[in-house]
Amino acid sequence: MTTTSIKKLLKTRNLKATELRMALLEIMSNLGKAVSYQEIQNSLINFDRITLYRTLNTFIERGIFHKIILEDHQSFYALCSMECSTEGHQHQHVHFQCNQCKEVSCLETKEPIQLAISNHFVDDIEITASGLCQECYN
Amino acid sequence: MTTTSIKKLLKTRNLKATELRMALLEIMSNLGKAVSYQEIQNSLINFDRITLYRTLNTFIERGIFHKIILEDHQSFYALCSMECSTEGHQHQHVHFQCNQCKEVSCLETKEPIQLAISNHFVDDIEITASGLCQECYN
DNA sequence: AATTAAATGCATCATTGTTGCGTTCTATAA
DNA sequence: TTATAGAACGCAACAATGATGCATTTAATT
Repeated sequence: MTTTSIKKLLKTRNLKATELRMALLEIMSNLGKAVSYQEIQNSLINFDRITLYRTLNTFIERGIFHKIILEDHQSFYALCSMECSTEGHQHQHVHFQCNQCKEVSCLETKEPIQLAISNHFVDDIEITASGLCQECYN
Repeated sequence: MTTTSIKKLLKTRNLKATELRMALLEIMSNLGKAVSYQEIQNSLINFDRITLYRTLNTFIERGIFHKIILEDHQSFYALCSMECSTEGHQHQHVHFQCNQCKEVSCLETKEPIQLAISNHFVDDIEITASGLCQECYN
């Protein structure tokens, strides 16, 4: 993502283009994968913890990032797809963590994920899978 | 669960029948649902925070409890089914949280949950659904 | 009743989440 | 270009949870 397109994105979500927001979006689009909170912290220089915390929440609210919570309470963040907006998130994917390299990725599913549970109205489904990713499997 | 059967369970897992363990198992079997960490804390009297923390981890290790982590980083704990042991967990269910009453339940699935992702070796799948439970739906 | 390994309870520390509030800065309009 | 308003930041402060070390206590066995 170019600086210009990052600024545009922020504008569409009614957010000011501040230093941290720019840096954060640059990091995330460069890495192109789900990134742990730790990794985000380590990639940033000279930042305020609370501001980062609020920025992440703001990005989630506005449909720019989504958050992935894994078993061990680690938070991962990933860029949303184009369909997400201020109105809400529109994800249709599975979160996968490799047990070996620990990388987390968002895997799109071809068909909508459906789950019928008798006597329950299912609104949202989160699927987290673990195993071995392509690199570690070979 | 009777006191005797609780003691038996602990014995099969090579655990001593201490006060907190007995109290914790009694609470969980009485409630018969997934219970939040907060609720567990509130149900106990005169306990040590660290001991509870270690007891929960021990129970998870030995296949007595399993842990459910939800979006907002809240931890829920639930009794395992008979199939779980010191050797490992054998769950075949979906975790469901009602958006209204906030209760969390384990819903068994009739068929094994399967998920094929190309080029990935899938070892474990966690499914968390949210919506409305039977009571709140009607 | 004695013994021993397990479990507890306390101190201590790190991380993360959360809110309030005064200050600073971005985006807009004059 | 500058003034302005509201958004965002940065700091203080606090709570909750996770985690480890170690001396003491306790459960289960001999």
